[in-house]
Amino acid sequence: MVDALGIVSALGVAGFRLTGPRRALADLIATRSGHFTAEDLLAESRRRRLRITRATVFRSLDVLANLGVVERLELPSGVHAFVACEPLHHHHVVCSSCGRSTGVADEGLERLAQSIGQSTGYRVDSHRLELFGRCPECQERERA
Amino acid sequence: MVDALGIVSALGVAGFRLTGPRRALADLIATRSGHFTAEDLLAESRRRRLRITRATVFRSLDVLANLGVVERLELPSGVHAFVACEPLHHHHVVCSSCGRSTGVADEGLERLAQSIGQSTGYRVDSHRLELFGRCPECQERERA
DNA sequence: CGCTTATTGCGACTGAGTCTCGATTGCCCT
DNA sequence: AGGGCAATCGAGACTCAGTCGCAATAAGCG
Repeated sequence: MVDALGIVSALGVAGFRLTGPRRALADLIATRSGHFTAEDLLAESRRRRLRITRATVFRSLDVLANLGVVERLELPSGVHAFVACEPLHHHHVVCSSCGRSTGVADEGLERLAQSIGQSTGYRVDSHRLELFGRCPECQERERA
Repeated sequence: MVDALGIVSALGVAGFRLTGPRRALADLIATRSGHFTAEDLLAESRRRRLRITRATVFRSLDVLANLGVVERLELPSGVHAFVACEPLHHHHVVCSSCGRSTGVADEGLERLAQSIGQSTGYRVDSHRLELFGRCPECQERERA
């Protein structure tokens, strides 16, 4: 869970203006427990009678993704989604049942990427890892 | 590099009909050295005056992706692309300069995924890893 | 050689994401 | 406190990848 203030201040520190729409979106993002799509935010903002347009949602998510405050990911279905995250983690485990997601400390992936670089001759400079499965709660619920 | 015959026979083995369009697409895919988009195939097929429609390209890529003959991937730019691959490898290193890609033998990623499962409590049942960098040739060329 | 049914072409459609441009509004400076 | 400028926003048209439904075609089987 990430709080709205953290998101807003990340924007501030990076030199972006703290506008109404951005604060509102930070709020919406902070209350999401799992991953969410741009449409989700848009729908929720309409529900709350906030006046935020599609373009603004996309533009803001773009900025936040660049800051590393949210991470862009593609679900197995092909749908694009986002998760709020601490800037340190760079990967996530996503629950394919409830959508909740958890940050993953980099347990040796960096090293793995390097060793793959070695064996293929590529100079690997970025990678993307997405894991999908069932979160503990959903496993429990399914047993019942 | 994968040959057209391999692709066609994979279709045959799986019980799909060996139609004209599918053979033609297998050909187009086999001549690609790097990754390619659906539009790439479509454009090339028009260039060669093959009569293949957009829908057919997408439908075929779908089938081939399910068979594991091609892998669907998302480039850092957000563009969807495909690479032909041996059914054994499940990941690729993609050259961000020339687009060529190389299959990666699973060097401990399976184990890594498991250990991440352990530490987060998730039952991880699928994952996706994409690596981006410069291939040996492009590194060479850039030095010059 | 015909039958059956998977597959194709066609063309309309959908929906995510982008773009342009005039109107706002943070924010800095004094 | 208030003025000015650039960043940002809203509105709405637009693009373009990918999908869909249906009638026509053609694999593959007997």
